[in-house]
Amino acid sequence: MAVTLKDIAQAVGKSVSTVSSALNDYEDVSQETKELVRRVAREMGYMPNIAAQRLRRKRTDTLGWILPTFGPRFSDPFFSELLAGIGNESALNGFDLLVSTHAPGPDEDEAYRRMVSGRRVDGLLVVRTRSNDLRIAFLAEQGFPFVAFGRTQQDFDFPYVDEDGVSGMNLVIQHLIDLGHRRIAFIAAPPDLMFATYRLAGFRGTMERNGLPLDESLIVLGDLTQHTGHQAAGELLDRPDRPTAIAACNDLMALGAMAAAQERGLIVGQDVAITGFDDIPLAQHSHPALTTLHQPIYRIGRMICDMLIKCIRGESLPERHVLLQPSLVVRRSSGG
Amino acid sequence: MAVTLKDIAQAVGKSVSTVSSALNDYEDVSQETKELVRRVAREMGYMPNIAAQRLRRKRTDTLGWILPTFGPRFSDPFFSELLAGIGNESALNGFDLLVSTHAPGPDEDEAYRRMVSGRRVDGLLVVRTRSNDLRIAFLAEQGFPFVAFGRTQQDFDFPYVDEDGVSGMNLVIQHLIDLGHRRIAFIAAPPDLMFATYRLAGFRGTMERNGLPLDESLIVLGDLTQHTGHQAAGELLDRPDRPTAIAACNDLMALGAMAAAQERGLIVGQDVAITGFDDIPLAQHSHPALTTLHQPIYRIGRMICDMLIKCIRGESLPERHVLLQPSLVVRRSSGG
DNA sequence: TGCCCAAACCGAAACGTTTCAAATATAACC
DNA sequence: GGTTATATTTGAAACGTTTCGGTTTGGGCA
Repeated sequence: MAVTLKDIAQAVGKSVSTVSSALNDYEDVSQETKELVRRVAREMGYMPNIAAQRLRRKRTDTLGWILPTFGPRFSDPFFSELLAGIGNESALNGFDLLVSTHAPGPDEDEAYRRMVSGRRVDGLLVVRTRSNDLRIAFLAEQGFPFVAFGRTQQDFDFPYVDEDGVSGMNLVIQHLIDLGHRRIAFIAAPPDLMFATYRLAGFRGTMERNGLPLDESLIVLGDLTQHTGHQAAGELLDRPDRPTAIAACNDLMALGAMAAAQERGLIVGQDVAITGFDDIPLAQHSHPALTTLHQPIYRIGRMICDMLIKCIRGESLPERHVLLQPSLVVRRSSGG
Repeated sequence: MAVTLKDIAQAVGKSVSTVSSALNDYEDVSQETKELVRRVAREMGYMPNIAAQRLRRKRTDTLGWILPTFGPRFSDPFFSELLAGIGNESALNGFDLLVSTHAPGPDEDEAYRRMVSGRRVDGLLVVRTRSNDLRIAFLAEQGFPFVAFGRTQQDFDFPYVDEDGVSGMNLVIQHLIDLGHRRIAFIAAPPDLMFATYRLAGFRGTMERNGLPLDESLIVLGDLTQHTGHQAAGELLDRPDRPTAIAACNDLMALGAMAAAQERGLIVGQDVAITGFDDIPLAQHSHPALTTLHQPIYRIGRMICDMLIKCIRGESLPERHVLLQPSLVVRRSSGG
């Protein structure tokens, strides 16, 4: 049987409440009692029963994260790095992390409801926001603490961290234009995803600002996986009037696009320029290495986690809305 | 305030215990009462307080998984796919998943102790087992339910799923030999990792069985990331007597190795053959596509999760030890 | 009418904490 | 020695369930 406060109380000959107070370092317990209690607790291998603590304290010291998984072969290095950041930061603050997986869709809010109403967690992390995001609407209406990675178009004020996709895409498209490219294709992502919208807007804006014609047929849609990047780039490159550069909405699709180009005997960075967005570790070690926009993924994980914990604790946030500027990392794939 | 059993009891004019029994579908509650209670509960938006349930029931309906993270830029597509499998299977069974991150090392058992002694979870998942694995020793000694992905050299009997690394590596090395390769290099992984040991043993065994000399200097050590795969392959390929084929212990290192070869102007699959192990989605879409050994990662996630839940429920396992046979996927990188 | 039985329901204890008002011990002062 | 103030300690309630022994209700039967 596990050792409880009662057992310790018996062992030291004090009451349960004194033992509890001693372990929680309350003021009104004498120093020697505290030391005695703590020593005995350690010796007996005491570990508080967290279910009881949670029931009494009315908080769980647990954060929730529902991963949007697309299909069974969900394999995105972006998320594992984010998870590392979130996991480490929450552990540092003594919070547990409850992870759940759910495909985006109509019954998604059920997973959120379960977390919120069952009081499983004190706050939630929301990632990959959508323009009209039901999850955010739900949480905001409930007044439940949450922090998002990404913005939305809805009229809710909530704390978030986001990267500036518009100016990020500006940087890389301008880079391509400066290298002399005129026919630049874009592998877009589902437009309900907020970051996809921003990145596409960045692409359009930069083309326009440079007075370049925008051939809509050069904008093709992918789903963020290498697979569709591969397909999309294949279609683009098989056209008689093929583009000289392809900017992908994320690194994974860019890597797929590179493979498609290479299968066609094209030398990436020479015959065709290809760029990504995110700077996942793979980008650095592909061949040729991928020109992309760097985001501090691990640090973002820690940031949103830290912000959420501050919210839960009722502390004020120094910055409620953080917009990070991605930095351009020029590597060989753009021929720069 | 959240609605409790008491509120429902008041609303339907019955006692708390009757309401509880009704919601748990006990025998001695009349059908009409059950229906009434359930309807009212739904209408009032009742959600059980899980902290109270856990305290009373003495179980958490939660599984724990401590991810071994190596450094902040932890980014392994293998794990995100495993997570998808584990997450989906546990959700299907009504279990929560508590994820924690911890670098492998001496204070790792503290994370396990926290989960176990704090009664945070009913069972644990252990992945990436080591030959002398303190985590497994700890859990086995505590008699705490757990299922491992991977075996160990210790003398404990515990349920596990593993892939047969020896015969997997046999397949791919034999494949290379059949293609005429004689000087085959191997990018190994830290030998304390069980799967690394098996895969290396598979390499050695196949070379020996084919009567090929084993040049120990052709076995170099990596840490499973593309980065070290890249480095290791670089060293190998810069030797005057460079190998004609490189087998990597995992896909990520193989991808790094491919980049190293390509940087040196070598055509992978022609000038040098390169193979991996795991068949992560990236393997299919690299250029050239990577010859590797397929493992059903998602399914493995579901399997270990399902086994763990059975253990917790006290059900017997149809198979306590599962050894999966990886299948060879020949693609272009081996020139096959 | 009286008795028995099953079905349906209920009260109270228990799970292991935390918290707060109240009680006790200790010290300080006149 | 009595009074007051302060430092410790304590008992009991509370958190929201589940569970179990016990009570009520009403019907069937002699």
